[in-house]
Amino acid sequence: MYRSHNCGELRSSHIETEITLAGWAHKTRDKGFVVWIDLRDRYGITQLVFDEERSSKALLEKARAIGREFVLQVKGTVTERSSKNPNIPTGDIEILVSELHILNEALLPPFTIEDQTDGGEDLRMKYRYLDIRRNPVKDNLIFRSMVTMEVRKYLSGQGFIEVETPYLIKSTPEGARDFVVPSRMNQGQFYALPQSPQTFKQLLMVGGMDKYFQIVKCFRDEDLRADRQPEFTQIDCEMSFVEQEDILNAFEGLTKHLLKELKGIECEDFPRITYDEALRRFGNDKPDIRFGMEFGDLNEVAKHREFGIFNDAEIVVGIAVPGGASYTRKEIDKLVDWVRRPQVGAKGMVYVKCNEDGSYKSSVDKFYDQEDLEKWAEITNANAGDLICILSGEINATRSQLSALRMELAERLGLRKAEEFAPLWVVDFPLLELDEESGNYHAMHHPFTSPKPGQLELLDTDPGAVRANAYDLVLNGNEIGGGSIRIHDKEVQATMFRHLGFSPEEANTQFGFLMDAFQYGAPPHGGIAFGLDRLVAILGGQETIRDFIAFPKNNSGRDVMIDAPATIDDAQLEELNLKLDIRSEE
RNA sequence: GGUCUGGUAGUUCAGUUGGUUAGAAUACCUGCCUGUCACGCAGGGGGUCGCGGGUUCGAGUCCCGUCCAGACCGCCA
Repeated sequence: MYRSHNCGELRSSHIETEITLAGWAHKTRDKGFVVWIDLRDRYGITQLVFDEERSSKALLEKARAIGREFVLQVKGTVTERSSKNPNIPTGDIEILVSELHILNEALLPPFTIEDQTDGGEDLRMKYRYLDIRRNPVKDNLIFRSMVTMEVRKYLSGQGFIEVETPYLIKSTPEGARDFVVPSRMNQGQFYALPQSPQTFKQLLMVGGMDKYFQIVKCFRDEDLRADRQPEFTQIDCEMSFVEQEDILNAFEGLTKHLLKELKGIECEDFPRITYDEALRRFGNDKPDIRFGMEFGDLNEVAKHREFGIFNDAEIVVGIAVPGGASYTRKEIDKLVDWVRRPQVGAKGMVYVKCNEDGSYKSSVDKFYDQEDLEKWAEITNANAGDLICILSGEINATRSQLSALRMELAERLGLRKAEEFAPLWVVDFPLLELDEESGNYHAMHHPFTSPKPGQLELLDTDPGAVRANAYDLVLNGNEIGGGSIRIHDKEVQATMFRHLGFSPEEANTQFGFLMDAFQYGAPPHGGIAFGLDRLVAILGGQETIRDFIAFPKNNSGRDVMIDAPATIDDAQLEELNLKLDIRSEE
């Protein structure tokens, strides 16, 4: 038996008990006459004590030689500390050690194993197994486990069955790039790793499973972000004989359950707004509604003067920044520079200071009088002391620029509070989206999404206007879930593929199995998928998912710990009958 | 594919206008210390300034290229 207790559980009630502990030497404090070692494991820290009076000379010397992160086993007696530490749960006691065994020595770690480590991102990833010993990462992984446990508990309680679907499937051109895996037994052919188990869960509905879920890895070969990894985990769900309303209710239930069990927060029913409304009010289809600063449409009240920039714009829209009237000219210039950065892309910004005395001072005083500016303040809900920031131009670009500014300012003003949660549903997404480059429409959600009833005909006349039975669950400005009511009719599905530019042959080659299945009695069905990594990170009060994943990839999609991806040897290539043709750039 | 920021001791960083032997903190090592818990005190070791080239009497510092890392845009049905 390696241990009788863990390093986080001993209290003063254990005093005089003989115990055995095992763990890592977190830190040694050598005071000469006495040596303390903090022994650490997943559960906490317990102080070991060796001193001249009570310990043998040999034992004291052995304790002195213990280095950071040595793995130790100790036998000893729980004793009361003469000076207690109220900061840790085990702070009333210490272990007077009688036997000290070094189970394994350790090299000096390249960064300190502390909550506030001195290690940079790169090093932490290279030695991720050491990073995981630190509380912040360890606690995140434990939190993630609690989330998945609650998900399983709740969905199982609602009658959902967890079914595994294959990872080696077929590549399809729609959507993200696939990761591909060459087949040895079928030379020249490739599997693809699933971007999501979409078609399989639909086939499970055809198979009569009725309510399915799976906590499942998905793979997309696209560039990474703080909230995006090439392999990520979805809570994937599908239900039969349901309408959109049923899905929203079912998964609002799940989300409320998670907020209650994990954060102790009881939520009101989630607001539901349409995609169009989200864009109008927030310039964004995943609005953060923890704070105001809603868009004010100034088209009606800003185009009657000689200010050409506004007059020529498709849209003139502003937001009120609380307390912004006190910004100096320099600070405002910096804001203007910020929106003009290529990443945001605005041409410029008009501003109005709402002075405490009720007057207005703007960057366009030459063109507009106080009465005009007062109207703008009214529309943007600006109060005395606020700053109105106004952008104008092409409608989509301008909205997205102002949305970026809104999020940035809210962040700077501390309005995006980590422990506040504001979920909402965004519904009535467009079915199709115009690809500006190719001029073709592609599915905004995916090609299996059903159009709103009666809108199928619109596909021929005005494809961009067709709305879908599609919905997103948004939490604090992040899309954490998205889904739709699916097409379950072969003809409708074939029509969709046709509108997405598939020839009947292509549609058949790629998705024939699905359309075949629809002919054998496919029930009406729909579902949703949550991004587990994002959900866990947001519930944990963070927006970067990396520290909620045990072994994440870096910005370039590399695992710097195992150094993957890597080349494979010639014998492997030969077995696969593959030849590399890495062209040098000319 | 693009924009921005960074790369100097084990680690996190500073390094002025291009100018003496490149510093601090922390970690590490040695010694001291009668209750530490961010222990304290004294001393010590530790550098391919990412890499390559250029400008210059002289480059950590300026220029060009390149690699790596991070954030973002494109991309992510």
